[in-house]
Amino acid sequence: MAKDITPRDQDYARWYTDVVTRSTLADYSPVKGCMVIRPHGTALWENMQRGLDGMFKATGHENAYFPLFIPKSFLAREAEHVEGFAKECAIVTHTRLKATEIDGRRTVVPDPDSRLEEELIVRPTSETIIYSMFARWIQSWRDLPILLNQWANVVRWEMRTRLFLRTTEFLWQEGHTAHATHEEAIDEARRMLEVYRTFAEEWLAIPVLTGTKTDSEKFAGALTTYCIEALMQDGKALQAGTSHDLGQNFARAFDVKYQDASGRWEHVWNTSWGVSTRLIGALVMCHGDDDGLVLPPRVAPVQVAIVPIWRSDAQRETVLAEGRALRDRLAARGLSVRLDERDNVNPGFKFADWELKGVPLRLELGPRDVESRQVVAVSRLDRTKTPCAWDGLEDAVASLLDRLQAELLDRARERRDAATRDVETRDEFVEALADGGFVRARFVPDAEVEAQIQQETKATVRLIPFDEPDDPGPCVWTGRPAQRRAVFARAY
RNA sequence: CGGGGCGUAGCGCAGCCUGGUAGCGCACUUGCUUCGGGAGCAAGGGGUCCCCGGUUCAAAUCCGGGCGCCCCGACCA
Repeated sequence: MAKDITPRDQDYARWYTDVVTRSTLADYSPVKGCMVIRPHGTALWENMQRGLDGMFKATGHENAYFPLFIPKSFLAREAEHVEGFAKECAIVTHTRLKATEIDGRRTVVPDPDSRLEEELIVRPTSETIIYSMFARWIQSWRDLPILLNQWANVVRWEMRTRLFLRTTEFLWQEGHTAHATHEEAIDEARRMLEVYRTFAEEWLAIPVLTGTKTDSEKFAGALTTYCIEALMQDGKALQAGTSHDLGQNFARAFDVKYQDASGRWEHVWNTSWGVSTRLIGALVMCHGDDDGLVLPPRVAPVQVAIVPIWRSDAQRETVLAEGRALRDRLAARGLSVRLDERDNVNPGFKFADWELKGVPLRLELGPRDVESRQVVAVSRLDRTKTPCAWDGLEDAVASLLDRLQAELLDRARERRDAATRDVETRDEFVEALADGGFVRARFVPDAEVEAQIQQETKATVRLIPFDEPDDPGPCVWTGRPAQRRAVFARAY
């Protein structure tokens, strides 16, 4: 059916790579571990940015931009933070190149005379540089809260990379806030996690679990990490966004203090939260099929593709003229619509091509349709065909897109729920984890036990769900008395 | 960093074992016919065979060294 795409059940990893590259979301770059995000992928990311940015603004945040380079000494100030990131940092040591010859070949080398006195780290995340600035900006309780976000690229020198899911350089947003009290910071971290949940479900149609990371999975330097966690079609979990209660760890390290109403100096309470281009990977793996991408209408760069069909030149002219008129009407309604006027490929090719690119709705327009003043709308989800009259087409298309958006979430939720199991015994636990999906089991968080579980099952605690009623019983691994269940899975 | 695989036209590959004019499919260009599920025919264009060195009359092919990429694990969003 789909040329050049490995079917999911044959090789899921290869399917993923095929879909990402063939649908022209991204391509490999000359630099190992990096990728080029192509126009289709960039348009998708821009749509996601637009949605998130609006939600950040609506919750009182402002955008700012902090430098790519961080003084080496900054990273060292917060002990846990250094430890978390030291192993994956790119370091700038020189500021100039020098032309030279090595073995008779012209090349360039770092100019030894340009060695930096203090080396610079390419940001793996920006806590240190941002909070160093907060220290300059905050004096009084009246300066709080500070609610900032930045859209940026970051670099983490990962050993193993995968397009969108884990690349050496990636795009993301990182929110950074400072508050007068811990309660307020926790509220902020929880509120932004809720923004992520809403965005994932309502925009990306990806159902997510929300909860708390265990200490061994939390962000280096945080008191608590909250996360949204999604399940991919192969049964592996994907951390789709995190929000951190940083406590006063960075405030102490960077001396970020304010004077409260009674004149006492206090350290501020910080939060940080981020989602990245990894969400594109989540979108691909959550909704895609063997024909390619399936994009939710709300973020699809192209929401509607009109494919004209003709035999004779005369038909071609008529069909194209009507196609342009329909396109303009839909565009006037605010929809992103393309009329595929290419005459070097036939309609069948165009169908497959727009499906590959994930366009949610295709409108087929042929001589027969012109005759009866209608188009045939075809859903990307299941190829359901719905004839739509030209009269009122805007409403019909809008409601088909709305339904598609909803169906996509429903389908993903059903898949997720079907792949979620409660288990009671260790045997069930091990077996369920091998099958894939979310496995809910009573657990007493403990780093050593988690390491052992990971060793033996390749799975990790994905999160401890929020707001669950107590469910006391023996810990699935140790038998120790546990109050609650944790969600386990093998993860990306 | 360990294990596996691969570097030959834009993409996917064959050729290598057994050295002798560099090939196939797709894509591309031109023309004609097609067009409601990835069109057909005809003619064409396109290559430092990853790099360096060696053996040889002759290397994509044999030998040595290097580099790169992908996939699977350990680390991570």
